[in-house]
Amino acid sequence: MARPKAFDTEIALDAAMGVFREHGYEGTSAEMLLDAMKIGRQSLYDTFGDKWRLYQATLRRYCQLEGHGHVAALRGEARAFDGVRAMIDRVVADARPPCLGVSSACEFGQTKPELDAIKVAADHVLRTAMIVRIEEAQSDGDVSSDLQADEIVDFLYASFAGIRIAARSGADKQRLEALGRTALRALK
Amino acid sequence: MARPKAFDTEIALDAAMGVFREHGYEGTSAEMLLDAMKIGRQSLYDTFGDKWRLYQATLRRYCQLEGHGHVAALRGEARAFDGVRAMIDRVVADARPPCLGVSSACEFGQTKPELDAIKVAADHVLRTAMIVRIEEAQSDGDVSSDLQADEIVDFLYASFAGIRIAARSGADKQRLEALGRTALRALK
DNA sequence: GCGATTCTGGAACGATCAGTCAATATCATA
DNA sequence: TATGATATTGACTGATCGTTCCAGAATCGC
Repeated sequence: MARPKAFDTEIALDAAMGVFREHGYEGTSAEMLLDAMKIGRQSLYDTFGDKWRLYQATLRRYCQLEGHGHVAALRGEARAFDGVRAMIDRVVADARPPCLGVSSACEFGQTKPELDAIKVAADHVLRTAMIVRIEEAQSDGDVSSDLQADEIVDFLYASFAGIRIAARSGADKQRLEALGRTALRALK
Repeated sequence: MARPKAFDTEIALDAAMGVFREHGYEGTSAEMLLDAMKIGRQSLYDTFGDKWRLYQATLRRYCQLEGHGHVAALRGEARAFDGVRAMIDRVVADARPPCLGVSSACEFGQTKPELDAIKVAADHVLRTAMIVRIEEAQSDGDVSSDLQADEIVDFLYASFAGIRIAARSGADKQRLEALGRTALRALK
């Protein structure tokens, strides 16, 4: 029995995410957020708490969306190795918009336990999904058994970060694709 | 015929670099810089112009130091492939302190031509040195000739960024070493 | 000694920061 | 339609931002 919100919380959150991805936490002002989210100041503070909690919420959502995308790509192919390749291709194809995970790691390192907790949770889900398919690819003979699946996950994470930073530094599609190919090569 | 500077410009610059590496540009305040550099406010503005030009100066210096370090490692081994390995090992061993190159790419992307110019210049020097040794390693048979040297350079850059972000995210020495090993593996 | 320059420290600048408050508007329900 | 609860709006807060200005002490070459 009250006035309903005139805006969609998730849409506003996505808009905020866009700003944080582009400018980082410190580089983003409340006004930039309001402009992008198209809501009033009070609505922001009522709905999301404050800038820091909003940032956490965007990171949480980003990790969810990104995690789902990765898992979908990973499982979308019959052959496990093709799933891994699809995941890499997805990163390559979508490398232009800055990654909030990389950005937050860069900006805060491990100084914020709240952020670490979000990432640990996201990592857990994705990592287990990746390990399953990597071990499958190993028994298919597509990925070397010299490597531990866990190490490969770390390597792929690092490769994703590298690809995204390359994109952020101006690497064109062709170069990004080469990076993806070379990373995949390490698994053979 | 005047009072000489009471502080060493390079030492002050290194101190500023440390702060920028840890907190980024936006996350660093003038007071943090003064504390770290141990100079007065006026000295900072007289000597370095303003915060932005100081940041550029630190990035320039960082690229120089880092470039020299890489080239030295690269050339410090008789066998070219060992030089490449030494360069990777160097990054792995020194991955804990945040990288200003990665950080600035993350924070600003390509929005600041001044920063791009600094990086382009640094890239030119290092890239040519790397290509020489990579091609040498290829003719030694240590690096696959399926890959173009230029692509390998890009891949190594991306691997360095990935390793540094992994370190920033809390990866321990063992994991970082595994990343280095796996990256090197892609070149075989 | 002198003149030139730099260092130190603090005060102050306007601008912008994140966040708050009070008034107004708009809905759901009774 | 009246009531109560929530949303919106815009002005406002104190703090901090980067930067400048100023005054006085210090230190050099001459």
